[in-house]
Amino acid sequence: MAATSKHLPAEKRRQITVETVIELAGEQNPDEITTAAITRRMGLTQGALFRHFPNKDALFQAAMEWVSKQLLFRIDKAVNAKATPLEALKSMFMAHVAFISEHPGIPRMLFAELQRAGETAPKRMAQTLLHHYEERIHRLLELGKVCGEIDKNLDSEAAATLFIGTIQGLVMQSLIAEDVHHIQRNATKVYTVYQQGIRSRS
Amino acid sequence: MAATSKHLPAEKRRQITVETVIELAGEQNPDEITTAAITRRMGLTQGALFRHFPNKDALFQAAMEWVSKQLLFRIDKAVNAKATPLEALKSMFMAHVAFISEHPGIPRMLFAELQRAGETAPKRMAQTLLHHYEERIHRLLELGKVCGEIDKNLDSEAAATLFIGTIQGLVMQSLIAEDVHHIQRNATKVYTVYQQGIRSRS
DNA sequence: CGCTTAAGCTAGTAATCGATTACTTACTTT
DNA sequence: AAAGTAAGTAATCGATTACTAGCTTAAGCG
Repeated sequence: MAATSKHLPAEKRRQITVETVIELAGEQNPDEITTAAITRRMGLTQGALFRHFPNKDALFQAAMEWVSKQLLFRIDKAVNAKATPLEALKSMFMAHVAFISEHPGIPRMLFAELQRAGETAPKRMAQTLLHHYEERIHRLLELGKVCGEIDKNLDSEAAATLFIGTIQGLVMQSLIAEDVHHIQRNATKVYTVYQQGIRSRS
Repeated sequence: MAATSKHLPAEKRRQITVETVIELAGEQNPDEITTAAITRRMGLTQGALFRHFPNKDALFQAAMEWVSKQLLFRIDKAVNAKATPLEALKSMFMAHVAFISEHPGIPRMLFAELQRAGETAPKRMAQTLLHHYEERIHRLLELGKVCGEIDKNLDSEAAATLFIGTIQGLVMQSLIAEDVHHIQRNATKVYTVYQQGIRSRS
């Protein structure tokens, strides 16, 4: 919240604009974020936004791009820090939870983009992000089967769907309770149930 | 799609309007459904809508009310048809899946309402619906613990969150694949993983 | 210091949306 | 069949929105 001065260099301003969009998405429906609301939050007037983005769609695309890079970077870092697939998977889950706890607008933006009607650039970006995400889960699950941590009869695709659903379930709960911190508090408990579902029988 | 004539009695028209909203929600972002689009689908002019609903919010509230009643009715029916808690829980899941397969707009409307900013009537209705839904899951889980089908150490609240997440995961997949039938096809496989997570250890 | 120019401001436009209103059509009642 | 009512039409209004054009300011450099 450090009161950044006006007249920022273009690249810096673009970055801050993207962050502002994600910040606003945590407070309201992403579809209802207006260009006026974005610039108001930045302390600028509405027209200033179009100095840096050709249109609103390009701004949202830039936001989705930032989300993609950040999320994949952070889960990859979490995975590499762990030795076994089962540990890595949990670490990946917690990294994701930490990320969306810092930026509650992100799951909402993702879902809003996926709900879009036509074929927009940010929507495709959301689809490919989740595709890459699933690949990483799938890979870890297969690895876990090999080293005996994960049930060999497990359907990896179904388990990957449920992994994402586990996070979505937490997001739903936080929306119902209207409490952002709900996710962080209950993540471990819910993941424990998920893990029980994929583990090899003891 | 039976070409219903114009000049319907008010109650019938209200019912059809609600169904049209849910139909449109399956094709586009619920927030972007305009009063013009609704009446166009019904073969009426835009103004006609306001003969039957005081405003758009009231229409969406009526739609959420229809969803609540239908969903709770159908899952209750599914639960009562089964003998054991574990069977009942699966039956409940499959009933929910069948319901949203018939009406793909429903999970999208629910999520869209939950994402709303302020305090609207349809939003509150979505919250209470999910609250009642969770209660039913919770009850079945506790019952399952008593008769030994479900792990006694299971955190019922976490498991209820994951139950809803399981469905949300399927919905996400169908949005990524842009295929409504994806849910129906993969429901059993994903539920199998969930069930493994709550079952008592053999 | 003064020039350049990127960044921001002011003040619009056109399009869209929810809602209202005066009027018309279709059905019901007596 | 006349009278009354319910349902739909067509036009329009005010508000909001993304986007634009022209002007102003401040940062950076020689």
